[in-house]
Amino acid sequence: MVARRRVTLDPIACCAPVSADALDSKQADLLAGSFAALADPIRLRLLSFITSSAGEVCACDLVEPSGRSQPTVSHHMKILVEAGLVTRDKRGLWVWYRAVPERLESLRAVLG
Amino acid sequence: MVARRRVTLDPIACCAPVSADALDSKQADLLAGSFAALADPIRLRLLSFITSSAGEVCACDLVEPSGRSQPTVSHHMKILVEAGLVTRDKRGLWVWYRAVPERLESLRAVLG
DNA sequence: CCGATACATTGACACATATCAATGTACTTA
DNA sequence: TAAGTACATTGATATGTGTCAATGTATCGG
Repeated sequence: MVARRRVTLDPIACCAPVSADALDSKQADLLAGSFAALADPIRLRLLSFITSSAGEVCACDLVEPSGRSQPTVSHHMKILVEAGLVTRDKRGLWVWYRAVPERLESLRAVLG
Repeated sequence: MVARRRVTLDPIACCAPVSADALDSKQADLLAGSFAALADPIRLRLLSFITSSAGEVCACDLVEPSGRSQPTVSHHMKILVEAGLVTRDKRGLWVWYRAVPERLESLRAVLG
């Protein structure tokens, strides 16, 4: 028997725009977590490296331009992945990241 | 002689979308600061109280629904004001807040 | 297997932030 | 001008976060 996915709250697509009805606590927690992923300059730059390349980016190409150590970059990428803003794909020794435009679009929608 | 405003970097309208060219460090710092203002659930709720009311909201009407103390709400509102997301207007004993839709729109633009 | 490579995790530290009680400040009114 | 009200600031504390050196883990080539 195949394990059945639990219904989980989408951390981004949970909420109407803030300009509509006031958020409840649970929605606010989820959204704050998503915005927190964008609240660090290194993560914003890592994300922009990926989104501006219109394809995949290798983790090995993120360390040097970010100016941070390899473990630090790995830490930040994990946060971006867990926020659903990028996907991670390990092939052989390398890890490839892709942006998730729908997530960015969802966050935009919340702001409008 | 009237004091002349220094030209300051707009913390939000500084940047092209992250999907275009990669951000430089300075742009990333400014943007991260703006998103950090949205990275707290209490602030998101305070902001949504204001944006969903389509007009002014008195500070006195923010404390109870937020579930936080008056100094804590004052602290968070200061952060929202400094991020440019709301304006503050003191009239008599009361302080009135308004949303700044153009700022939210600017942040949206960065995400797309 | 063995060494090398790419990335993740751990542990430790410095620093930032959320919170509230106590207190300060500005304004109104009697 | 004295007392009351609305909000801000201070000071203290607990928790969260960014950072890197050291180490762990998975994969590939020989």
